[in-house]
Amino acid sequence: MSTIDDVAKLAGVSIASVSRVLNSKDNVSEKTKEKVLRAIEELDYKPSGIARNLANKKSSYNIGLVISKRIDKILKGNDSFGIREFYTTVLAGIESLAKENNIQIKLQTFDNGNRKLLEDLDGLLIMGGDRLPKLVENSDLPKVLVDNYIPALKVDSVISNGFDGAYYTIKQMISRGYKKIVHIHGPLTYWGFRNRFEGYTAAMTEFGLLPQTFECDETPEGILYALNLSLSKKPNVIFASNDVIALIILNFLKKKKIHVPKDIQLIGFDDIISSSISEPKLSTVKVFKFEMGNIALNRLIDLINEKNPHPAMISLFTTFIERDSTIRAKN
Amino acid sequence: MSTIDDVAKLAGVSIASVSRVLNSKDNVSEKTKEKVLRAIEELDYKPSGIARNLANKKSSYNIGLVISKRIDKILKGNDSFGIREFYTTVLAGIESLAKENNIQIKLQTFDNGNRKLLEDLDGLLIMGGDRLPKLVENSDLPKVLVDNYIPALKVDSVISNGFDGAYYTIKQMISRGYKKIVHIHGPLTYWGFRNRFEGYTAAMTEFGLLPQTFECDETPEGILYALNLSLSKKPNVIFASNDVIALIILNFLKKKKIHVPKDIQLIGFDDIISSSISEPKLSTVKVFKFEMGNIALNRLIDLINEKNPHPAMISLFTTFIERDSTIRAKN
DNA sequence: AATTTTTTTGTAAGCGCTTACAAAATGGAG
DNA sequence: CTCCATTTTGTAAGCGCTTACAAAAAAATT
Repeated sequence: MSTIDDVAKLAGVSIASVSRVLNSKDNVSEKTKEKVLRAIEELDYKPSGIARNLANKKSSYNIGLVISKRIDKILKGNDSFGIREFYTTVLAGIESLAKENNIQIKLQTFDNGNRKLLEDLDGLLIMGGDRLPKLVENSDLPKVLVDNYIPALKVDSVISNGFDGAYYTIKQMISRGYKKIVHIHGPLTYWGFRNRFEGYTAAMTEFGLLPQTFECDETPEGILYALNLSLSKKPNVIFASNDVIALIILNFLKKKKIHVPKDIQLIGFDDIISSSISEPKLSTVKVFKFEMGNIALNRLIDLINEKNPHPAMISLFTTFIERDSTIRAKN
Repeated sequence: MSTIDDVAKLAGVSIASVSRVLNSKDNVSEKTKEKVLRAIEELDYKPSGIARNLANKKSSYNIGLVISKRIDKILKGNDSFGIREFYTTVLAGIESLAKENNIQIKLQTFDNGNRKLLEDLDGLLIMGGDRLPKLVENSDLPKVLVDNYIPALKVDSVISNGFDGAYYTIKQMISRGYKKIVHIHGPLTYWGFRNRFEGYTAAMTEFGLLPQTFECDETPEGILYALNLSLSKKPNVIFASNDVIALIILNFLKKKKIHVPKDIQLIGFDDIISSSISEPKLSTVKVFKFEMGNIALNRLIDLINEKNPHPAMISLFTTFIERDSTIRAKN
């Protein structure tokens, strides 16, 4: 890799001049400008973003965190404990890295039609929402979707590997001899749910078992409705799309005097804190939320610096955390 | 924002000492270590990642490229033109980044049971093969699988998004009105094939069409056998696992006087060079091989530096490249 | 207590870039 | 051709960190 010094030497000028043409300052003569450009060309020189940033200390990145109205409300409000916790942890991951790199983060909600807001940003981190507001979608700023993936758009995203997480967990349960496993899931328009759904389905199908899935919105009523339907299948195991849903199910099950895990085992997804303090404690598939935020910002910085700019989806491994809502295999 | 100097001043030591405890070197006395930690705590100091990167730039790594016997033979030999090209392009991506960062790459083949070979390496890049040799699997060096994914192992990997690539391509063909689309694929034990297979299946199923899939090994005979079977379905479109298979199919089709694309359309995957010089030129889904190598090495460097160490799968977007083996939609 | 060995510490030189500031070159005006 | 204003250039000092290397302190040996 050639540096600014190499360019300067080859062009026969000082590094200051090279820097000037690099930053298109006006106080450079045509002659040196050309010499420098030729040298840059010849060496195929790319300035180091890292060094540039260090030197530019005063103004580092300015990145926008785009949040859907719904999540914004949740973050500010006091209910939806679980979802709120999920997102705050992701945010913590983002902020921790942001601090290290002296990055400013500006919050804005989805419905904000004001294009001025995008003006002096270097990149966008996008959380929540099934789709992007046109304004954001059309902006040519580097963007990264966090905990979301929209296949039709070729936008970078960071998600958790819901497929494998669900697949291996279900497989585990099947290998323990439980075959009547049902799945209660949120709307499949949201990639996260769909992904887990598919993992569940794949595992069941692989063992010749019929997938039994029940969709619900994320309200208690909706969940109760789906739960009642699913109960008619006399399941051994209920696998829920996420911990929030699982925890609500747990409550209903208690009310119905159905014992967890003796009568029915229950598995969530996400590993929010509440799932480790419920009674019984919820077995779940852990999503690495902090790491997710962290890696999302990291990827965005790469994109801003045009490092590995080819769009990619980054999918983080999950881990099954067995607590007390399932019956541990003896051995 | 506090810097290392602030910490040093507050702790009453030199910045070198601060740096040492930051990087947990062993040659720091307990006393200064504590002073420094206290100062860090008090200032809520986070080291600047940018500065760190800059300073760390000079370090050079020693990374091993682990290759299966099969690929090794292909790379050295003169046949298997397509596969060879695929891997050499990936290699080019790896090498290009390696050069930039002053990284040594040592080649070794899979069957090599000599653990000495792993000795002074900092990390492993692994290409080809359905599974890892035990020696490699058990090594606790950071590893990245290139163009491969082994779900059961939580090992980082970089792959192309075969699912979406296949899915959107097939969807496109369906939307043009072709419904008899068959898939001729290589062994599904290899994740790359399986992934594309699933994308194909998902698209077909979504439109209520019956997936028609035919497995083959990658030999001309095996391919011919699968092709003949598939032909009995009178397909409009044949979608092959990769360009190599597609190109062989193209040849057989020519021999059979079946005209491509008039009688049957043909789609490959990978976009190897040969597919752009065949007659007719092959429509295909482009895999970004160079970028794949590039990003794989990049990820490995991150892992070595314990940056974003949580294991992840990175999946690169693909692009449908329409040439002459399909009939372009008019408009 | 003097000497050697080992451990701990600090100094200073980068990493690749930007940018004051001063020096040199250029160009008009007299 | 001189003198001064203007433009262009180069020098050098950082940005915040790591790390050889040397110096100082502590521990072990005589």
